[in-house]
Amino acid sequence: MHKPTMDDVARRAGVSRALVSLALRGSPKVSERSRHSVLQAADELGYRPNLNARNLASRRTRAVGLVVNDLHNPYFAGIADGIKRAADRLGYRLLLNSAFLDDDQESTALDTFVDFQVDGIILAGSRSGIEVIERVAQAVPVVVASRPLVSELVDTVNNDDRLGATLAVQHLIGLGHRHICHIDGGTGAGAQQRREGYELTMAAHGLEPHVERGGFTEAAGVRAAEALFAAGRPCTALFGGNDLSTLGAMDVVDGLGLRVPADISLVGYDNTFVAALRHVGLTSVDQNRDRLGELAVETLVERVEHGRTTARHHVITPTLVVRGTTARPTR
Amino acid sequence: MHKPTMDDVARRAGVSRALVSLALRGSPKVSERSRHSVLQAADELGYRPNLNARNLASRRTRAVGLVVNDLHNPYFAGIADGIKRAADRLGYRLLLNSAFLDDDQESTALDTFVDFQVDGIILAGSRSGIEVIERVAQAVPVVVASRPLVSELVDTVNNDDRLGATLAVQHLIGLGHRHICHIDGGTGAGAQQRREGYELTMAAHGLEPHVERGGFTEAAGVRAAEALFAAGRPCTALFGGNDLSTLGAMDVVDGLGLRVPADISLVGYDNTFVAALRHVGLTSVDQNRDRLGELAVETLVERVEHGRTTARHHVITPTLVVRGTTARPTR
DNA sequence: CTTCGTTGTTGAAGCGCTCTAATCATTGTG
DNA sequence: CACAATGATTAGAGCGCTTCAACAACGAAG
Repeated sequence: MHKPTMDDVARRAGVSRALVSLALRGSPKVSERSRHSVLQAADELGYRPNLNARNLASRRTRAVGLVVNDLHNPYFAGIADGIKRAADRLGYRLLLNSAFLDDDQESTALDTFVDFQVDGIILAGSRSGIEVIERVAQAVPVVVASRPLVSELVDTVNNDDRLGATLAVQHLIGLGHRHICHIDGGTGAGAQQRREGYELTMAAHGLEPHVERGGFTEAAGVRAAEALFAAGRPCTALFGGNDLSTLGAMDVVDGLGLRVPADISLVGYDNTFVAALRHVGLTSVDQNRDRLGELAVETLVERVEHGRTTARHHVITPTLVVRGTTARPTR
Repeated sequence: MHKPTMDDVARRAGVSRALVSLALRGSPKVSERSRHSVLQAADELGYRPNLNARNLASRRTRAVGLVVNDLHNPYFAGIADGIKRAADRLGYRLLLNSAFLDDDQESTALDTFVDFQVDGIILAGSRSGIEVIERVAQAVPVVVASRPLVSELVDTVNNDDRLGATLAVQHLIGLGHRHICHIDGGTGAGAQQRREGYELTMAAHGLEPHVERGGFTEAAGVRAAEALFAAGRPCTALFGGNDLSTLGAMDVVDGLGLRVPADISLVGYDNTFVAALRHVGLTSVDQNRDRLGELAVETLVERVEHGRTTARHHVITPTLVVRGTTARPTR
């Protein structure tokens, strides 16, 4: 009463196991007759190949592992969509794992994929140390998405975070804001570049920057905004490290009875579906995460299949999506 | 220049491969001396066990596969948290997969897990036909979460969707609403029970129900709400199939210039983080998804490890979280 | 001293598949 | 009609691990 194996199929079809293996994988050197009887036998038995055995023997899995930093962040769902689509198209199985916001878990997730011998790993929004990533990259091709990383061992695909931040700040300045504060993404992926874009643009316009330490979660946004207001910062506009933290800040703003955008303008980053809700209507920077995901897979597969060894660093251009949370300051 | 195998470790430690295997898995019948030299050798070589080989040989993976229906729905992130925590605690690896809202992909994801020989599968918010699920359950234990399913082959863990809907509707009736419409979850998991809860409660109060066909995505909520208003339905309150679709409906309401809750009250289901945003403040039914996730793993493990064969059907009690989108009707 | 259990260790037989090299069957060529 | 060439098939050696029966070593007990 055990699961049928390839030998069972072979016996039933009256051929050798080797031929079954070839037939099931669609080799051209199998006669039409044999192919038919093999497929039929497999079907009748309800045969399903054991992936562990197959992967072990072939030393290949045709699978790519995706590790996202935070399943709660809708941004990652978007990037996963692109990745899934590209993986399907290129004939790779997609395995998912979440770091659940925890660096150790991220590392564990990576190890699991390595141990499973996946052909490649995509790391989305990682926060691990570069040495952790490079160690993994020694064993299997890695592409890091949504995090600028300088390394000769891993490929990266990113939107231009600095430019994205610049777009956001320029938009606010164009509206007439002078007191623009930034709740940054802390140690989150890409946070530094966004912060730099903010600071540079502020400086370029002769404005005083103020950065409040934040993070990429809603809770972090809440904390940062509370600190900001507790300190009595005179901001007329707030640029957040990502949508989630900006929503957290919006929560605090709402709680204080301030009106958005009348009293304070808000800009997020990632253009997640929550930002797009009319009820929220958060102005946000769009990374084109769909394309980002696709690019990640393509870059990976290129390395896996064509044995490229020099790192590639793709950068795509973000755009600003203006919605209702930004307006000219009233004063 | 290949990856070190167990043989390499054995050679370096001066013991047999069998002993390395035992030592690495912490068998008590290994001397302190051997254990030490094995661990040291493994460490020095940077040895990592090949999971494919291990799983093949042991016919066990110590992994549970989780298939979620829609990565974009924050509800699933919540349930995944609970599952992850419980899996960690019980010593199981968690593999994730998304159906990307597509029934075929859900089936593919299931098959992948079966082919990988995972020890058990958790299906969250599935929409597949019961026959698909039962076929899978023949090969490996399955627990279906967040979807009432009558089957002797699979376990289920659910909140009481009917009660949840009842709580929502009673709340609205208590506020004085008479014209309460329901945008249902279509073929989504649990949608039927919620619809029934709505209908029964309406009937119990002598009120006329109106159900608009919806779905579990934001887009579905938008479509349904548009249809509702286009038909000129006189609703003073709207109960949605889940948060996402209710947010879609809210979007339409906002677009029409109606005020929430002054002109119309809104209740969602799932109590996702978006509902909790002060800016949104959506009254919603909480499933206690964290507990649900934990329960799913516990139920699964109980079957895997203690060989239970009769199905268990856990039901937990939902609660209503009242926020700002519900108020007495003004007329 | 033998005998017996203990404790620690190992050889070897798989797990279910892939893949190379060898074999067999068939056809075409000189 | 021998021989090469081509096409289809198969035996068998792994892939890297687990597991089990067997075995060595060594006091304790008879």
